[in-house]
Amino acid sequence: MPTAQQPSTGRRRNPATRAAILGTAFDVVAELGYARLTIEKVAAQAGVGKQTIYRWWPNKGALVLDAVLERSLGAGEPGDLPDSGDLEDDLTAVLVATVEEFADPAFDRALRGLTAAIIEDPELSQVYRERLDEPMRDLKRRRLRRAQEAGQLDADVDLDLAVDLIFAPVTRRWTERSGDLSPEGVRAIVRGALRGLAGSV
Amino acid sequence: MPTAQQPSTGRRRNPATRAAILGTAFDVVAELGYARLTIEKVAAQAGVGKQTIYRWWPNKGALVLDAVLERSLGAGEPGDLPDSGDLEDDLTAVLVATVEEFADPAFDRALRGLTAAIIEDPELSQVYRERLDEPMRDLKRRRLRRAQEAGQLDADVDLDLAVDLIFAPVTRRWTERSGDLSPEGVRAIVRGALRGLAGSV
Amino acid sequence: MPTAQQPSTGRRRNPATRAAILGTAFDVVAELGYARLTIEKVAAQAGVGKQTIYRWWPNKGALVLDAVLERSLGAGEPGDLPDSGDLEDDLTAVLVATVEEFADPAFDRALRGLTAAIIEDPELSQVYRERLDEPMRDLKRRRLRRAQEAGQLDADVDLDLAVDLIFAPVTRRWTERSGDLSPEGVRAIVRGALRGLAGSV
Amino acid sequence: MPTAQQPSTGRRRNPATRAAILGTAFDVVAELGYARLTIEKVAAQAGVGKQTIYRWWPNKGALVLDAVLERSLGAGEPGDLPDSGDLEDDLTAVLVATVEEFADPAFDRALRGLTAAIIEDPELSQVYRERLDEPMRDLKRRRLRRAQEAGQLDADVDLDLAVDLIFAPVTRRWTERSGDLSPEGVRAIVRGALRGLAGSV
DNA sequence: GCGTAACCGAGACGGTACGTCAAGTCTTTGC
DNA sequence: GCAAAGACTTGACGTACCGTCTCGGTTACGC
Repeated sequence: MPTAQQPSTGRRRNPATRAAILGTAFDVVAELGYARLTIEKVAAQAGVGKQTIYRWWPNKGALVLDAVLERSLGAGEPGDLPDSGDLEDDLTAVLVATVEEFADPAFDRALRGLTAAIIEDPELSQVYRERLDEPMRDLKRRRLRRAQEAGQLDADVDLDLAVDLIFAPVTRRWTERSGDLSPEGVRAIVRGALRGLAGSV
Repeated sequence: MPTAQQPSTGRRRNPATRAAILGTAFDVVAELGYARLTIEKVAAQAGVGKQTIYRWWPNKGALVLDAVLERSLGAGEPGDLPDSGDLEDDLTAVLVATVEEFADPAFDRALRGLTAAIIEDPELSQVYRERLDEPMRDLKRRRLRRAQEAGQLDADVDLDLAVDLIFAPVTRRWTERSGDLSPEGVRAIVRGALRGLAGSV
Repeated sequence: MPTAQQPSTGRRRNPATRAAILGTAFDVVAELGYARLTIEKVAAQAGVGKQTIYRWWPNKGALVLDAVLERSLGAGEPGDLPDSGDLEDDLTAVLVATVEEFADPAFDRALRGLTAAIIEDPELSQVYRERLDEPMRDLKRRRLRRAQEAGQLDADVDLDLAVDLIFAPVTRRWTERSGDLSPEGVRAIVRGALRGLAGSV
Repeated sequence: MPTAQQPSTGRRRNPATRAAILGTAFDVVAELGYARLTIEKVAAQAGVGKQTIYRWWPNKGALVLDAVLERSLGAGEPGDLPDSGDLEDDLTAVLVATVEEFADPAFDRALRGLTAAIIEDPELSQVYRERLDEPMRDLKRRRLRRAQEAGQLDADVDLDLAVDLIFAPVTRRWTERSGDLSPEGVRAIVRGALRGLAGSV
């Protein structure tokens, strides 16, 4: 893990090696999925000794999480969610962009692998939450708070509930490979979450 | 798979063996999770030859799916969802019951294992949908249709969308181990889905 | 084994089945050798249940021995060795015929398989001696005895010793795949055995 | 195999491991015979991973051959055959010593196993010839050549033929477990080979 | 001519071993 | 002292056969 304190002496960690390992790990999980990814394959393909991987990552899960993080956040901190004034449009745009990412087979498989690992491994899921999920939720909550201030959202609605109502249905359709993930289907989810199912009752 | 037509001759499949394998598979996945479940371990613990497992199930995923199905639907076909006339109460009750199942560590781990397998394996996910997910969705859609007939739900709302809006948030909180899964939290999800986030807009 | 006494009642053994099994066993050992011959393969290839083989033969070795016997002695009891009056010629002819049998790849492999089994299995080697080796040695001893009577062989030489001196070198060259097995080489063995190595000493 | 050139880097092969494997392999083949020797058993009994065996030996045969070689030639290169001046005595002594080795049940079973393997496997038989059989034949030929020089053996007799005539009968009696292997029986073979069967003809 | 005993094809079953793959650790060498 | 190469133990993989055991069906006596 990158939190390791700098040692006082000796050769320093080679950043190029780290990058090669993470890049290869992403490629492998994208090609073979998580279950069939092996440390050995990553090491060989990255031109690196197995020990070099074991020195820095405790297991497959941590490695893949880092690999996906590196690739996702690679370009730097993600900016805020769009704010055109029209909440439904903005949320739909974000979700459509997410669905489009899923359409890339490499990203799809990598993310499925990571998600599968997270479901079973509590420690990994905590790291995932802290480093990927919470930052993203924060952006979402910020956008929704502005919507509340603009009177487009109930002032007393719990923002975590709101995020789940809006985003969880898409995730569910993706993980289980069933349900409408077209732009129209996604917009219907947003509209449903905002207006409610019970109509003018 | 049980759909295989009876061969004209030869020794017949032993149902006790099948039951022992599925029971043991459930126990093992409940104890160790999916990743550390091993066909070898199941065979040994069930007092069964490995080949007997490989003869009838193509891989870990299929085995675990059958094991969970057997345990879940063991008692027979699940009846309809409750219908007290109050939709919010009924849906909350169903979700609270689901959450309570998750609270059983054995069931929790078994279901996590199955879910992880499904995310990565398209074939398995199809079988899962056909044999577990779709039947359950059907019950949910039936209850919601009655609510439409009673005027408690918009007549033109898509029922699959409705099911996702109501049930996906709970699933998300469970898989990622974050978010409020208390009865109150669950009721808030139902209420949010029914009334919408945007209030009287 | 065929010596089993006939039971008083019940269906009798099907000779066609026996023949099919032995024929297939020979083919398989001729193609794959003894080590890779499998009861299962023989059963499948002969269109026969495994149990039918196990009912009549206790193990691979017995089966292969019977198969080779059936094929070797198939046409009936082998007649006497040739007796033209010239001992060297006659013995050379017999050995050349033997070498020619070895040249048939199927027979070669089958016999190698049987021989390998015999070397390791004392029981099998006893059956082999009684049913194949001793009858053949008897023919050889008979020919040599006539040679003694004709004054072509020392009267006081032990006939078993004589048989071994004449025939063992060829067998050795075959099993170890080294040494001259041409007609000339074989004749040299016979001549050497008859005249001795020490010349006129 | 020892011919592998040393790589420039990496952990070196552990000679103690090699010795443990070969020693155990010999013990196992001596106890159970070749057919029932199992790589798995050797690995377990030698306290070694299976992979370590498969890394260095391609199959059972090669392993057993090496094991027998190691045990036979363990003490170093075998010296020349005895040369007392009396050829019959010397050859008889060598053969009697061989027969005495066969009397050790462990060596007997180990050698039977190896021999069985060699009969069926051409590649193995070649290695056997090069590393065990040819060196021994060479010693024998050398002794016989000295006998020729001393006028005790025909000058024009082929030495390979001579070796086969003298030694093959003993081997045959051993492999087929029939025939006289007593010191007298062995001396009779030597005498027969030297003097010939046809007497003063 | 019917029962019953043995034969037969088929194939499930509990097992053992196969030969391969990968995990994670350790050792050696080179930079 | 990091990194590579690679030997090592461990253990699971999925396959192939083992030898035993039903199962349903079929002869073929012998009462």
